[in-house]
Amino acid sequence: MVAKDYSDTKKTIIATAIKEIDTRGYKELSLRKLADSCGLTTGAFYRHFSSKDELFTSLMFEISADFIKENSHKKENLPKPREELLLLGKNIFNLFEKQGNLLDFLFFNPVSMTVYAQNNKEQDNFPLLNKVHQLIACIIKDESLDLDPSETFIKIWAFLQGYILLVHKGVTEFSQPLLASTLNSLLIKE
Amino acid sequence: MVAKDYSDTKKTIIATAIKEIDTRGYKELSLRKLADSCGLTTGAFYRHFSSKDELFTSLMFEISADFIKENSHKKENLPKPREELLLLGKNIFNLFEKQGNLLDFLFFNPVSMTVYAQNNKEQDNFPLLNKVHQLIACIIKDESLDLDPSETFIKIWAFLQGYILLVHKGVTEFSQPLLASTLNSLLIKE
DNA sequence: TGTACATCAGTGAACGCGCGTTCACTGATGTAC
DNA sequence: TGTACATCAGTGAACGCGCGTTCACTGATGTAC
Repeated sequence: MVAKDYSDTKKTIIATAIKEIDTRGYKELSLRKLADSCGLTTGAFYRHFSSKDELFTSLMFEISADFIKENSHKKENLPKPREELLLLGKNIFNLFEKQGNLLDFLFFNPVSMTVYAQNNKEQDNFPLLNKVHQLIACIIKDESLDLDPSETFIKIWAFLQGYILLVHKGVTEFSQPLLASTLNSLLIKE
Repeated sequence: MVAKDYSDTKKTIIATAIKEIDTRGYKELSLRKLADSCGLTTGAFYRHFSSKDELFTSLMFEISADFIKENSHKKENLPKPREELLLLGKNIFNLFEKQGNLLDFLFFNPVSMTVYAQNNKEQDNFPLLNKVHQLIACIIKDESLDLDPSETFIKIWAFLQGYILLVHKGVTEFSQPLLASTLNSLLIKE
């Protein structure tokens, strides 16, 4: 589940970090604990990453790429973009029910906003973000909606982000109909 | 701008904390720095608050109550609920443009989610939250919309929260039309 | 009016902790001759 | 085949820091007689 051109130790660090974050939340992850869980020392960590931020950036990429890979569709039964977006949203929350800490990390870790802000579509820095961007653009085009793609993306991303936070912190429970009706509301001709 | 039944020192601590958070962000606020800015020591702080969390809870109340007070309308020219909600949203972002750190604190500080989750309408713990709740309920009733008030509140709150985060972190710039069109989309008969 | 005492906001140093990061060193492995 | 050397992942202790919180103590003020 990890990019192939990393050394074994680097793969171990990434995989262990993801596991630890999933179990305890990213705020609990210190480099000492992480190194310990890997059977390493903090010094060794710095052979593979130049800083904790760099690790976090790698983790975001890995988690997001894995998620997209697991949620890609075979060409023969590709759903319509609108359905695909809904399915993607639904699956984000499916992942959530079992791995809330992972989603919390993906959206709210200290470097996530930097990554989002820097995002270039061409560079494919953050696959999940690009996928959502793409799908929205497709929906608008296919259904000839009179919407601005960037603006619509912001609306949807903002809602998803806020909703994830509310669900993760236990303010409300996840509701699939609520998700569906919100996405549809935001993708209707004004 | 601070509740009256506090001692002068307690008022000073609250006012200074708000100012410091506004200037530097809540993550930079340590009790040492705060005490120092108040011309006090950390020991004195604990005469007035039992913990940093208690301070944060008080701050949330103060900021939120001030905001509602400043944005209340005279009875003679009370706008319609839908317009009032829009105006409230707009003013949240007005506050934002000059005091983004304050809004960041209000929505994302370590105790905020606890406060939101505990919220009882009767207790008026967090005035801003209650106001939004109220307005949504009014709109649905007045306009006879076929919407569930709690569900609609969650949608709007989630969007607001996510949008605040995106704007605060510099991922996007605030756009009033975007806010208005989103609120309207979420308050339309399905 | 003067003395003894209680109250309590505030002091300031310390406790105990965890953090990200650095660095001189080790020791296994591979290579060159 | 044996020796000298380079490489480099990994060690482990330390650096330097900031944090929330505690606590014995101070000293100004108000009260009682």
